[in-house]
Amino acid sequence: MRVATWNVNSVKAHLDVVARWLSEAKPDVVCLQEIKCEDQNFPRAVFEELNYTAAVHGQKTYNGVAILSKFPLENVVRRLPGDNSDEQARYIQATVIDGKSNPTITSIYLPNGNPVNSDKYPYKLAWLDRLIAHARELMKLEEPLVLAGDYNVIPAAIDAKTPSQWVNDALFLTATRLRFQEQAALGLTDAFRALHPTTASQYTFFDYQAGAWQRGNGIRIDHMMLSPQAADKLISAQIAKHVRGWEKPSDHVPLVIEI
DNA sequence: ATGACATATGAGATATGA
Repeated sequence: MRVATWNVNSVKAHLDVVARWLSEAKPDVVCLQEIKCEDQNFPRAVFEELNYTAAVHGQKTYNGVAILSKFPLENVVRRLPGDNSDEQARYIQATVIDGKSNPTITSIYLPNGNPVNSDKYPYKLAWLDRLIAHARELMKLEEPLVLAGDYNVIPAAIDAKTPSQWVNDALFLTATRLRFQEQAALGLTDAFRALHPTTASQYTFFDYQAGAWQRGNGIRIDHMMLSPQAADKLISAQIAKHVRGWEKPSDHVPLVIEI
């Protein structure tokens, strides 16, 4: 099974690019973030035409996540447990019924957290704590689990072209990275880094500004975290970098694993 | 340095992003 995660920065604004990549790469499951539309406006018909069913947790203007799948989706969970007052649509989880391992797959859109001296940073840290708590529960099932999404976390200096640019940023602050490490310490494997332990210059985000793409000035912030039962099946992990060079792209590119 | 760029809303300017 090939599973992708992609922050599309508005599914409607970038629908052509999204459909083009689906037609080219033909992933079985795609976790989308920042769809920026309500459920009823999700372009479901376009994806059905490409043989995908969709589970959607949308929101107007901001955030919004979805899972596209060529296999049936069951046990859909919307919202990350742990704070009923959190109205932001940043989490959806489903069981993918492929008739074999039936993995649980999530689409996560972790808060950015900037500026760090605002209430946005504590919200990010609290959200990470909730994610860790939920991941701890899911790990107890001892089943194939793929925690995929836009984590808005640069795990280490190797994951940025110019780390010095990020030292005081919510994506790279020590408290952020410590929580990412805490999540990994539950026994989760960073799929891309596990298969490419020393690879730099492979990034999933390139800012629209200052010619970041042309300069190769990117960061690796989209991740697939695998339970042992999923990591055992891991065959490949690739960043579809070329998509960033297409006309009217998202600022993120897809990350694809085969399990 | 709050800017560059881009998106959504809504019809101008503002909030958000990373």
